[in-house]
Amino acid sequence: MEKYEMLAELMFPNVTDTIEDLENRYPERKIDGEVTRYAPSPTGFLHTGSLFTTLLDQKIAHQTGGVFYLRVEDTDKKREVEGSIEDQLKSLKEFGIVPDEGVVEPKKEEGKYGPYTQSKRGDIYLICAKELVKKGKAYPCFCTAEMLDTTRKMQEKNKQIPGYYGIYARCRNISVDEMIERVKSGEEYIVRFRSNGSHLKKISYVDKIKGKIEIAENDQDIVIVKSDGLPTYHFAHAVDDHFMRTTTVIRGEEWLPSVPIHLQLFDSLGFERVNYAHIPTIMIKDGESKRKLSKRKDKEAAVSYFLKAGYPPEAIIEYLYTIINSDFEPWRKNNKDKSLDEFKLRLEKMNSAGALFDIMKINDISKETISKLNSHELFERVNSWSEEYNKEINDLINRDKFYTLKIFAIERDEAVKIRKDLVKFEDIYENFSYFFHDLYIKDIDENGYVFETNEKITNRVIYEVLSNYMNIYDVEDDKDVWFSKIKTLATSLGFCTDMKQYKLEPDKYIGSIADATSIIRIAICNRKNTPDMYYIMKTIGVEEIKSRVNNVLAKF
RNA sequence: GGCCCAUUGGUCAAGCGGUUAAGACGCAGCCCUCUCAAGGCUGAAUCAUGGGUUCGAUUCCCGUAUGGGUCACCA
Repeated sequence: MEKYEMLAELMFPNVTDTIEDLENRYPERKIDGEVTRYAPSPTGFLHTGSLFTTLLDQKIAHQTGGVFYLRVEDTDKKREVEGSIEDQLKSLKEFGIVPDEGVVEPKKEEGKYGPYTQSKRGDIYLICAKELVKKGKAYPCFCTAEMLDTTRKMQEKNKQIPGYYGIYARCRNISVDEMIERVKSGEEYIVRFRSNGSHLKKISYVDKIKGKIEIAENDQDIVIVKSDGLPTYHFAHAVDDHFMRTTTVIRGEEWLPSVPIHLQLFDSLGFERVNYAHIPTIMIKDGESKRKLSKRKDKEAAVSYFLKAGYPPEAIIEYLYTIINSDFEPWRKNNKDKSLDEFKLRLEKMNSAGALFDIMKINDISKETISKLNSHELFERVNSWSEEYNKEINDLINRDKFYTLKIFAIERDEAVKIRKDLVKFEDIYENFSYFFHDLYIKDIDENGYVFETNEKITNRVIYEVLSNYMNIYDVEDDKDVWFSKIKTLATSLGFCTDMKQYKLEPDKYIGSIADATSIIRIAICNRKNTPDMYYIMKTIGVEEIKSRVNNVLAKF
């Protein structure tokens, strides 16, 4: 033992604290609730899967009166992307996810268990590594990358399990004296964990989501401290989650195979094990098969896609809940207006198979969400969204706020049946641009009118409908009067005003009332489908209507 | 390839030894209707497969197939 201590001193001359000191520095939390964390690496944008994870983290912590914190895992300096954490934090915030502790804002840490950025915790990892060396549970490894590479190739060729273990763990078997000598001589090394496991033996643990898991012990002498002095993920996880007093680690199921390593590390360090909850991967359909949502191929993989398109964040959250927990949808059906906070999430009820990402369902939920907004709320939402994501729409709705509000109010405010045709805020341009004179003109210049003629409904009929309509239109009319006037006009021109009747004997008429109104609709909106024409006309105003109709007339 | 995880309609899914196998999205049809969206009603569509255990398996066990994950000084 004496020798291991010498070795440890030699390897970590500047480390004077012990694990005992750390235990005192980071005492157990005096709360009953769950302590969870989101531990992003600064390597890119916020992935949809990560949003899913953080949603769970926050929910589990908050519903038990616990703490949800954020820790930055920046131990891979090579892959680091500038601004990544800032970006992720910002995206999370838009979805209403703000950590209670840790890195709560860009460059701002809060809490007593910090620092919450791994690159600033170097001393802590070294204290733990030193302790392990002292106990003979870790050792310096002098193997070069090339040596590792050749043994790996040899192992693969011989169909052996690849890795650093048993007889292939060259440095684990050299004598302590030699280790001391080589460290003294300044030879470069990394630190490896001395595994006491065997892949022939199985360990079992109970996953909060997956249930009982049986898996082979780890027998690999994994690296715990890299040549740059920073810890590997495995080591940092054990150390950080222990000293930050995490109770449940919620992470993607790609981590499941490394649980044996983690358990071993916790045990060797003398730490109490944390609970694990491994969540299934969100998949996406790719042709006939399904696969993991890919950052490269799938635009939906980045949550920014939804933000940019103007999906209300709460709609995405709502959708995520439907795949998070199997009893969410029934609950929602019975609790339509309740806050998500009131829903009790149970990890055990989570499906352990990977869910397919279903954009159709998101669209449906989003549509529903937007339909609940009144015109003023819609305006505020679209305004703040477009300020950041869509300048064109922002300019458009702010040309004349009063006018925009009138447009938004159509079939929305005080409507018996609220219109549900906006899936995302981005759709506003497509749905409402014809309300604006210049955009209406632009549309016609670029695409022409969308009138459709046939043997019966000829250009002449279109002309008749429109020219007559201008004579009878009166903004003061209420809806019934307005429509009965159209009926009278249509009848006089040979249209049938009763849809049922028309369906029975279409040959007797030149068209239905629907065909007649369609002509008016196209003249005014150049769209085949629009909301209620009565309200559209009231909103657009007589002068503009006249101008548009006359424009059509002039061309026929 | 080794190991691990999974498998109920096209998708998300209830189910936890005996059910006409819920519900939602989507799809089809009908109704309503000035178009569309919505809404209402109806419908088509599911327990991967082979063995067990059991009076009885979607449900429990084993094998097979399929899909996914993982085997770094990346997380």
